[in-house]
Amino acid sequence: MPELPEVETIARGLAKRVSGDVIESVWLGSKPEPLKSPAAEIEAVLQSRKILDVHRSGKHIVFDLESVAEGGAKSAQWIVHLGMTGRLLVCSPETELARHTHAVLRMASGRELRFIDPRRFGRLAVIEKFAPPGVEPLAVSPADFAALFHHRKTPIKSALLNQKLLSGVGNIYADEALFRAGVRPRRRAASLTGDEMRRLHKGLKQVLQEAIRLGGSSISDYVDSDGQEGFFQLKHRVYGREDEPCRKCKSPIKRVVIAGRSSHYCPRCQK
DNA sequence: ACTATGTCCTGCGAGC
DNA sequence: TGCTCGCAGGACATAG
Repeated sequence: MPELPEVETIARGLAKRVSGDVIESVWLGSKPEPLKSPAAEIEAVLQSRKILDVHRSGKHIVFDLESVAEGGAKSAQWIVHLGMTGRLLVCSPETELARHTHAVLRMASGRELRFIDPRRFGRLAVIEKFAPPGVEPLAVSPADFAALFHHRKTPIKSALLNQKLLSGVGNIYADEALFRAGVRPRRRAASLTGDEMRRLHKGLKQVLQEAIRLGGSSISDYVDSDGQEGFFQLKHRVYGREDEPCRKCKSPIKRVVIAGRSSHYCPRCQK
């Protein structure tokens, strides 16, 4: 479901609401599917930990934990990947348990932090120190950005989605960044000129930052940890706009499938 | 090493 | 109304 701007929005909301709170008890659903670490390990690590901070790394939500027990100052991190449909909800214990709730953390403040994920593509893990596989699109320099794609024969769209290269770019923002750069999604990554690479880097950063400002894109059911919808879907220039007129030139937006993913572009504005 | 494809899941809306 | 189909914001394993 969520890409970088949505995960950023969720992490910021969670940081405000649960930082400083202590995890008193942990319940994990019977289906072990959404786990990347063994259930027993997740329970052991989360139990009696204070949440120092919550932040985003790529599409991962990272909870910085500190042991509450005396002498046990060992730090750890709880990593949540929301997959397509994952949600983290802060609520009171009285709130009815939603279908597909896979984890419930009871907090010292009396509230609960719940992980809900119908499609079960999300993952939970505990680790000492999380390191994302790719570079942060908002932090990478133009030169390093271009170097990521230099020898790739795969379509630039697929390369943008490759989390080992860039962490956090998903289907919406890949399409939107390519539109801003004036580059068609099927172009071989290595075929982009220096100028196109610079435009793509700039366009990607801009679209991600604007989306974060608007709280992400709400399509179907995305909401942040407060239940608030994002508004960036109103600003989409190509994503989800098949056959609608290009906002720049009025040509109908095209939709094609690249590596199994819907890809939207303007045949006139993008070369 | 890189690339293309299929698969994991459930839910929803379109179309019949 | 009710059914089937296609599609969905992600990431992996596998095969070539």
